[in-house]
Amino acid sequence: MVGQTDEARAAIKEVVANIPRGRVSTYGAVARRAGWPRHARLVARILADLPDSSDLPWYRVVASGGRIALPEGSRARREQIERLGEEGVSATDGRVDLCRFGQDSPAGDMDRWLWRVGDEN
DNA sequence: CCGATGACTCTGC
DNA sequence: CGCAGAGCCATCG
Repeated sequence: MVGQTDEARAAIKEVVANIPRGRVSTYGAVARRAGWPRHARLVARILADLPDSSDLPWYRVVASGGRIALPEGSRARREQIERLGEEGVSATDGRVDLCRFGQDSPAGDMDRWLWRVGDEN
């Protein structure tokens, strides 16, 4: 008796698991890529319920426009920003530049090269 | 069934 | 840029 949402959950988790290191995606994009458009909120719910033991790169998921969705001052928010920074994704003013780090941004890699993002060199 | 609640998103002012 | 409104959707009481 596996409901639809269970399928959606599995699909969504996989999409999140596939966001490459150093890249980010958004709730809406994840939902759509998983085949469940208009389910951004479900994505958020799933990530919120993840056990600490989970391996899913939940921190690579941000809100539309690259904004960090987690409440300011929250522990999780700091952790997300820190973990992103560890893989070269800079979060300025609580938001990341999707043109450079968005999973679907073709300019991403070239930009990293131009700006030397993620490694002082 | 109804109303309230979110790690949401878009539009309009 | 910020704020309000409206849509959207699974959950919960």
